[in-house]
Amino acid sequence: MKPAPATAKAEETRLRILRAAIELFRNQGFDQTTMREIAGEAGVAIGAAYYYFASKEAMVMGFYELASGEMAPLIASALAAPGRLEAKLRALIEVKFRYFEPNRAFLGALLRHAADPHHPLSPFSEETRAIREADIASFARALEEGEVRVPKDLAAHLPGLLWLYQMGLIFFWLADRSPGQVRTARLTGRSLHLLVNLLKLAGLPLMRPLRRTVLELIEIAQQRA
Amino acid sequence: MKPAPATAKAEETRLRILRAAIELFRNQGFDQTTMREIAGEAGVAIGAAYYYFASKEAMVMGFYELASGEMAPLIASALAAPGRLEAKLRALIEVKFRYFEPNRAFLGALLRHAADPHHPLSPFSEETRAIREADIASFARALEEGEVRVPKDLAAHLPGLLWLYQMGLIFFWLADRSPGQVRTARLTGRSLHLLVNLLKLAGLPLMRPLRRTVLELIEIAQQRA
DNA sequence: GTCTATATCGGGATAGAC
DNA sequence: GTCTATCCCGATATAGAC
Repeated sequence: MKPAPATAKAEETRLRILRAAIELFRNQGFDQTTMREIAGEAGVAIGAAYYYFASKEAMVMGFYELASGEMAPLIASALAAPGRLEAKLRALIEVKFRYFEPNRAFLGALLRHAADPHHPLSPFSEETRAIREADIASFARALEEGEVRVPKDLAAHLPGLLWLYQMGLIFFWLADRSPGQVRTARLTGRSLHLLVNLLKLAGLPLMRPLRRTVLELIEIAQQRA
Repeated sequence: MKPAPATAKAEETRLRILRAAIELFRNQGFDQTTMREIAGEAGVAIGAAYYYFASKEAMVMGFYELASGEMAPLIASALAAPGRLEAKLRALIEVKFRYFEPNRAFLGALLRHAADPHHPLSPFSEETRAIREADIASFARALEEGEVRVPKDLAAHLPGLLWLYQMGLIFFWLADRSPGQVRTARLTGRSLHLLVNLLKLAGLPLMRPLRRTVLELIEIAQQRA
């Protein structure tokens, strides 16, 4: 994915440019920040910035990768905390919100291509697959360690579905203008509780026909065209 | 919303510019089309294009309004067709897909702001409220005429939820690269069937606690901050 | 009020010299 | 790998024709 840096100095320059960009995005937003500012702040020429990043948007990809790497240990310890599935999922989602908090104002601008799964920056794109799969894997771990019996046919899809649920919460959070985003907190708490309860119900023999129908829908939705 | 046109000639010019823009967007995509081209194709100066549309993106709003107006009679007759709720909803959604079909390739580019409900062009924004509410009203009509008993507490939210469901299908359709978008057709058919069945189940006394919980979630999600 | 013509600017992106 | 110069385009501004 990310090519190995040719030299240590090059990697250093790249990181300096990226950090300058993120800092500026944070303070004045993505659109308001110019490539000239980023280059100036990083102490390089515009051309140098373009040497490392194909476009201003490509820097977002850099941010995703940086964030993914920095969150990994936080997620690991969240999953290790005591509690069952609901608690572990709550902790996992909490990590994301806390990490993204300082970037909330401009993350929205970055996720504007989310609706188009073929756009490289979409969380659903081929280009972001590695990050997405690592993320889904953490939900799989939460399920394993959360000690909840899950019907076999559903089990394979569940980590992906939980990831999708989390993406929904993040979108809601980005748009949430209530003070301290309390609405998102409420929504997260209640929906998570409901979700875990539904998961318990899903195993009942009575639920089998419904579960099959839903699984069929999921399979249609997940086919690669 | 849209100010009354001062003269018939002005309205004609506006429409000529808008149609030129849509035609170009269709053929070469939104980003690839320049204001100079649009003005040239419409036979006006750039200044004239900016006289009618504050920005290139503002033309998208014009497209929404045009589409909404042109689809209204098609939707009315779709709702008048025989059949019960499932058939009417299917016909309603079918109208959208058919109308948007020639624009499928660039509609995606236009919906890129969908994720940000505060962006004027988002289908969830204040600016697109009039169009959205007219659309939701058509779902309300389908429910009225579809002869399905719906629990009272859910009834108020149902048109909006159906609209949201439809938006989900449209997003799926935009990303669907299967030939003729057969996957979307399959997904629509099966999910619609499931939806109507769930609606019938929702009225059972057994379902009351679950329904209340879901309604609570909906209400949290719908609060204006 | 409805436009044309033109000049100008800011910013993303690129070519090519070094 | 890095910089300088340049291009392109969206947007704005202005002056004036009708």
